[in-house]
Amino acid sequence: MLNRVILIGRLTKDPELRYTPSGVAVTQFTLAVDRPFTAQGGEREADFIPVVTWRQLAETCANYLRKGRLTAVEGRIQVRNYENNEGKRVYVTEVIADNVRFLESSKGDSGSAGNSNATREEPSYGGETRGNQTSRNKNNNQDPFSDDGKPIDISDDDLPF
Amino acid sequence: MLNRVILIGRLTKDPELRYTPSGVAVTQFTLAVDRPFTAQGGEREADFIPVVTWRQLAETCANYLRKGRLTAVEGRIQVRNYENNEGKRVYVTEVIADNVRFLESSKGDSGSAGNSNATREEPSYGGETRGNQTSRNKNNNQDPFSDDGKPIDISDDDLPF
Amino acid sequence: MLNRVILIGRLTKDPELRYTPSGVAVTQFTLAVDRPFTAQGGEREADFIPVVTWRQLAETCANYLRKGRLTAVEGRIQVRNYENNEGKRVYVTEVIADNVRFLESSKGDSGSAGNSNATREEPSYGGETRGNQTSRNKNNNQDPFSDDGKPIDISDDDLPF
Amino acid sequence: MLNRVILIGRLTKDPELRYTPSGVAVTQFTLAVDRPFTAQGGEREADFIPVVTWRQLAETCANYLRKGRLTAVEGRIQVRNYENNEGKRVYVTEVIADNVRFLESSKGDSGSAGNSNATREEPSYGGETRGNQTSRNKNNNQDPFSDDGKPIDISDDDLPF
DNA sequence: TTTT
DNA sequence: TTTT
Repeated sequence: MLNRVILIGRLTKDPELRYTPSGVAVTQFTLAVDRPFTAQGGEREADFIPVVTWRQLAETCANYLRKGRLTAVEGRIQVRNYENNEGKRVYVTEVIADNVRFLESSKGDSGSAGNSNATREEPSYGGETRGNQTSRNKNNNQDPFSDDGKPIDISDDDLPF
Repeated sequence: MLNRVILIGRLTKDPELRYTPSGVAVTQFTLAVDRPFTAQGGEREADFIPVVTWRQLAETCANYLRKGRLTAVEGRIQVRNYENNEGKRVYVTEVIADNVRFLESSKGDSGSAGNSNATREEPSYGGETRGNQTSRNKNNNQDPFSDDGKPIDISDDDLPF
Repeated sequence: MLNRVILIGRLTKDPELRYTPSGVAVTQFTLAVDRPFTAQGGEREADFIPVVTWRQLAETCANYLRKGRLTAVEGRIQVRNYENNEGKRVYVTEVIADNVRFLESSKGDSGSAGNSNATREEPSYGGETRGNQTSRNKNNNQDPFSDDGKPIDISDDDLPF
Repeated sequence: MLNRVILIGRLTKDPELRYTPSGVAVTQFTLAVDRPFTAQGGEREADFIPVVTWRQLAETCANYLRKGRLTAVEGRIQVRNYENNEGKRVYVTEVIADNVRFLESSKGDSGSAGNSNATREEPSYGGETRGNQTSRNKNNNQDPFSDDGKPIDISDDDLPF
């Protein structure tokens, strides 16, 4: 019914841009989100949360985000599952972002912080897209973002909109 | 830095209440959160998102939540990881809730919907707790919520606050 | 940069549907959002928060929402200001909703709770719209939602998208 | 039932720290939150949203926030109302923050961005407080944050927790 | 392994 | 496998 996530954290690496067979851009990165820490000290802890963006927003993220940059992300939690090589069901939880804010400009850059214009995605609630998406959950047992070194395998069925 | 999740969905099962060795209550349940669906039809899809509550809120959830009930949850995403039997690192993503709203009263009950008083958790930012928590991430390679049928194994180190 | 609000509450009255001169639908209602209350008792308190929806979502809300219904709203805070009859600047704070969830079906109705399909708005980031919107903040000194009993006065300049 | 707001914006001025008669700290500031803007250009627009913090968080905000700083705020919408000098009821909408993140360090400072430790407020759900709060809504017809240049007038009844 |  |  309602599924909303807002995160502020830092990229653990540069973002990775890929394309589906039909040419739709997908960018993936991981945000390190520090947990609130204690006055008494103790080591810093963080959650490492995978984020996925699609289409125009994916291109913008690939262009402007870099490892270490402070970034705000708005989106929803998606839980995918697929069968791995040993026939075991694996669950993958990601944040599908529809809004990304660049809170730090590039270090030696002219751009001023906080003014980045990662545009909110324009969802197209097209019928075929949803048809595909439905079928994906039944047929698609490959994880498009696993880095097992295999050929890129992002299906158009993974399109979230 | 900031990590906020808000979900509205239905319990896929009755919640499960357990206790850590030191007697702290932990309740776990899964929310089925329907994705916005298309006008053109197509099957309904949902994300199945695991939720964890602690202490007083855990007791309240165990008492009042039941399979199928519409429920709102506020919390943060936590990514735990542990080593499984085959020595492989497994990642578990859960929503640690600090606020739960019961949007449906029990069917044949007197209680009126929306008035449930799941109290917001009182976080105790105690030093030892955090010390334990830190050590957990290094030592604790068991998943307290895996349902492998083994004896309950929730460590006090899993306390999130 | 980022402006996100999520509310769950009950309508204080039936929603009011109006149209701008150019025929764009606008629906306004107020949500009573109970504050978390104390175990020790004390009277119940609530915040009464005005909500505005536009276009298709406005029509859906006008059709399905009624006084007293439990409702979830997602949107952003907007602060408008206008000059009143005495030449004093008045500030109006509203939540502009882009997602509304009907958590209760109509009492004697067949519809099942939580399945209402208030569709997420399709924002059109058109240039003229924004041009108008900019000019609105300078010229438009009438509150379209004030209930001073005067003729309806919703300008197309009030369009938020 | 549920009332959650997350904002990222910049302070329009330095924050203002005051104390209630009984010595509780209250800090108020306004966030300028840019609306998402159009590719076609057009002037920049923003919402100016008043934020209130209490107790320890108020002190921290007063110490570390300054005009222009990029800041993230988590909290809830509160609508107060009071009778003004002309006997007219005035509504004031503010965000009561329970979490503030400093996204920019002081310009010439040693502190690194994003590591500020604005601690999450420790709500004390005391009975008297709520009793007072209830009575406030009936009796207190002064706006503690109006800048009419009059003597500071923050009642302990304004405590939100 | 999933809810209405 | 992790960021400052």
